Parts: sequence; C-alpha cells; structure tokens
Amino acid sequence: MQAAVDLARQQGVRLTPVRLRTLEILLETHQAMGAYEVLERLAAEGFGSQPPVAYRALDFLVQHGLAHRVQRLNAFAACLTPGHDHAPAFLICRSCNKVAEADVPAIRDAVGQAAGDSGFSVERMTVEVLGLCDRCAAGAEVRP
Amino acid sequence: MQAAVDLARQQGVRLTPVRLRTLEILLETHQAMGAYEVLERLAAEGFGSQPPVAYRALDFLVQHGLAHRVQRLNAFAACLTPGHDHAPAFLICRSCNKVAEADVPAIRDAVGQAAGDSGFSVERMTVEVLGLCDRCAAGAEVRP
DNA sequence: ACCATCATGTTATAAAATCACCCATGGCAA
DNA sequence: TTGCCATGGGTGATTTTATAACATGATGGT
Repeated sequence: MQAAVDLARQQGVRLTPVRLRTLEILLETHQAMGAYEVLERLAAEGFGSQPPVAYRALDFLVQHGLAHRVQRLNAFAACLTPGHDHAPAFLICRSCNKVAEADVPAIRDAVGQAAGDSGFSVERMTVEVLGLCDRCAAGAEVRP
Repeated sequence: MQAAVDLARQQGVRLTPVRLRTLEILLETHQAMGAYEVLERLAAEGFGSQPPVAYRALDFLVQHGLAHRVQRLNAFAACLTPGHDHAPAFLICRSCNKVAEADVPAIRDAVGQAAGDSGFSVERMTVEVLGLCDRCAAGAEVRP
C-alpha cells in the first residue's frame, strides 16, 4: 500500500482521493471486485455514484500497474507487488472466488519465443487459471 | 471444418443447423467475432434473431472444443485444431484484430507447476497476448 | 404412440462499459 | 493578478454484452 503511494509519487502521477480510496477498497479483500461493487463503496463514502467514477479510477490503477483486471470475472484486483513489472498469472478459485497472483517468469519466456517465431510482437499478456484453491479443494466447496 | 463435423459425430453430440452455421461463420474470418455480430448473420439467414440464439450456439461450440472465447475482446473464434485438447495461447493483433492460435505446451507445464506448489488445482487456463502481428508491425498499422 | 430430453424461439431484463457534457481545480505564462 | 488550459471528477443517458424465464417443436428410446 505504502509502496503504491511511493510509486505514484515517484512516477509523478496523481494518486487523488478517489484513486487512493479505490485502491484501498481493492486491498481490503483478496477477492476480485466488480466495478459496480467498487462504485457502491465509493458512492457510500461521498464520491460520485455513476459508473465512470469507478471505471476511471480503476483504469488509472491498472494503467499504472497498481491493480489488475481479471477478464474472466469482469473484475479488478489490487496488485500485490506493484512496480515489479510482471506478467502475473491469476489463480482464480471458482468456489470461493479468491484470486491469487502468481509470478511465473517461464510463461513470459515461452510465449515470447512462440510469438517471436511467427513475427508477432508482444505488448501485454494475460494468463488466467480457473480451478480450486487448496482450502476449497480440501473442504467445503461453497462460496462464503 | 470437416474435422469438426467428424468430431461431433464421434462425441455423439448434435451439430444442428444453427450450430453448424455458427461455426462456419466463425471460420469465414480469422478475426474474433462478437456474439451480436454472429447473431446478425444468423438472423439474416432465417435463424432466430434474439441474443440467446447466438450465445447458445457459441457456448455449445466452446463447450465442445470447436471454438474459443477471447475474453479480452468479448468475442469468439473458431478453433483451428479441434479435438487436440489444448490450452492455446491467443495472439491478438490490436491493429488488424486478427487472432492467431498458438499452442505453447511449456505454458501449461509452468503454470501447472507454479499452481501445484501453492496447492491450487488447475481446471481451465486462458492465455491471451496483445500486440502486433507481423503484417501490421511491418506496414500499415490500420484496421481494414 | 408415448414420453423424456434436448434444441430453438421469444420476451424481458440484468450486468458491464462507454459517451457526451459540464464544472472545479491548479499550474503557468503573459 | 489575470487569463488560459490541462487534468480530474460529477452526472445523465446510452450502448454493448449477457442471462432469465417461459413456450414450442424436434428426436430418440421403449
């Protein structure tokens, strides 16, 4: 969290109240949150209540590497290692909906090579894995 | 294409007219198509004109490995190597919007191992790479 | 022929995302 | 100071994507 603030200052970008609060909200849970869910929270705290408010803040965070978008869930999650310039893989538990961020450098290499062979130049990469986390695999396969 | 028909017969599933036509539509282009775009085509050919018609056909194709969903584009693309039980990576050109399917077994291994280490059991995996295809990188970086 | 099952069609609605416009702030140059 | 303009935020409306719920029709086994 503090890392994020530092990083923003360092990059010379403005981590305004809405943006900061949005990041905090994401950090409060390890589950990915939908934009409208975030919006609800923001609105309850006196910020704007229309979709663009949430989308703009979230887009900003993603743009600056402070959060990630989880395509499969149409949701967002705070980045756990900001500033690390990573191509993380997301481990999405289909039972409890928690999202873990795994850094798997080998993926980047493998994809880079496969793409390079066909002349494709890689810019961004998303890896999302659906399955069961250890807790859910072990016991109650239910959503909390 | 013929492969798909064979595969369906072999699996004992019904490749009905809508489903077959949907697959053909996807195969006619190498670009991923949105559900509503497919729906338009289907409707113009006398099939139903409401969203569920397209979504059901597309879901069926995805379910049976004859097509893939490209999350990043909210779109669908025909599978080029059906029956191959693969976890393909998609190379999405942000200029011409074409989608190439690359089989990169190393990814599966790397992710499987990283996930296994944390007790996560993998069920499905999607890898999507955004960038420029060779043609677009070379010349006109414009959408057709 | 009968029934269970699967497939299709339709209406309606939900969920996710974007557009277009306006106003406030805050830095900066004249 | 004043005027300007770039950036960010607020709001209403709309577009795009996806599903729910229900009725009808086809298919295949017995």
